[in-house]
Amino acid sequence: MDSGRLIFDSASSSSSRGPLLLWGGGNPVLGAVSPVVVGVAEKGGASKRRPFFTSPDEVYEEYYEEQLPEKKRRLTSEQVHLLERSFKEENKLEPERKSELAQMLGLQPRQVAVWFQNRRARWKNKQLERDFDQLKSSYDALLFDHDALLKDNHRLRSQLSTLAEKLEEANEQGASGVTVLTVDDQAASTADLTVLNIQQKKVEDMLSPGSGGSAVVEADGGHHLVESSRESYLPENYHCVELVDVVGIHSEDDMSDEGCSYYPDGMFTEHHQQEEVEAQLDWCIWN
DNA sequence: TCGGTCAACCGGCGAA
DNA sequence: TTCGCCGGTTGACCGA
Repeated sequence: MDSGRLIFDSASSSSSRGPLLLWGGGNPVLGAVSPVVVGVAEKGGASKRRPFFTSPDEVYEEYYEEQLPEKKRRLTSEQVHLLERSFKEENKLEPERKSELAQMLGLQPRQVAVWFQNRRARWKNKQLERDFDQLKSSYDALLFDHDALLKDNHRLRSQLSTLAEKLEEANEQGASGVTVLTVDDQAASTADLTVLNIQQKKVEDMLSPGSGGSAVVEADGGHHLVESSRESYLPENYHCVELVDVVGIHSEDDMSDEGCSYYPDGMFTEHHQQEEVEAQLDWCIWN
């Protein structure tokens, strides 16, 4: 476990942990270990440049000459390159591979293990950065969509207000046989707006000369119902209700589709009874 | 001089 | 108990 632990505290260092020499094999001085000093790698520029690794003899020569133990040095580019290649193959380090790499690189197995640990930590940080960037991109995209939806919502609400005013005006004009109801809160949704548009269209059709019998009517509880001879006016999942019996607008039952009642979700009643229609009014159309 | 990078260490934890 | 890994930290090095 302790293989590779540094054994010398720097004479000049204030660090409590500041061991500055790496040990390798036997040490003639200390008996058990010998320091392998790592020298300046490819960078440097310091006046005391030396090869990355120095033999113990040279180390002690210099050490005793200068009374200053070496400080930790960076690995050479060749060592890093080989370590990187090995890391790419497998980011975990088996004991055999550790020894092998250490021998190949002239490093202590402990150094190789430490390098892999640090490399994994760096990789993890990079991965976190990548994940963060990805999440941020997703967030930005969602934010953009959200803003667009908000604007759309605002636009539709404005449209809704305009339509409500028009409906109110149409109400006041008192179209014969038809009552146009006011807008309630339920009409705030986009789907409601769609129906409202349909209603507007129908009102316009109805008020125009030669309109063909479609009507917007007021049902109890402020619900809005569309009486239509053409289901195609309605959006998907919305169906036409014949309201003749309910509001007293009669149409000829010619046994065509116009005489049928259509309800959401596939509910279908042909030639309905008035009670039946009234019972369905609450959830029809605006549900 | 300062901030970033990197080798190395420490303490904790889990597996064998 | 040993061993290896991980997160956090330290200190040397280096470029701006």
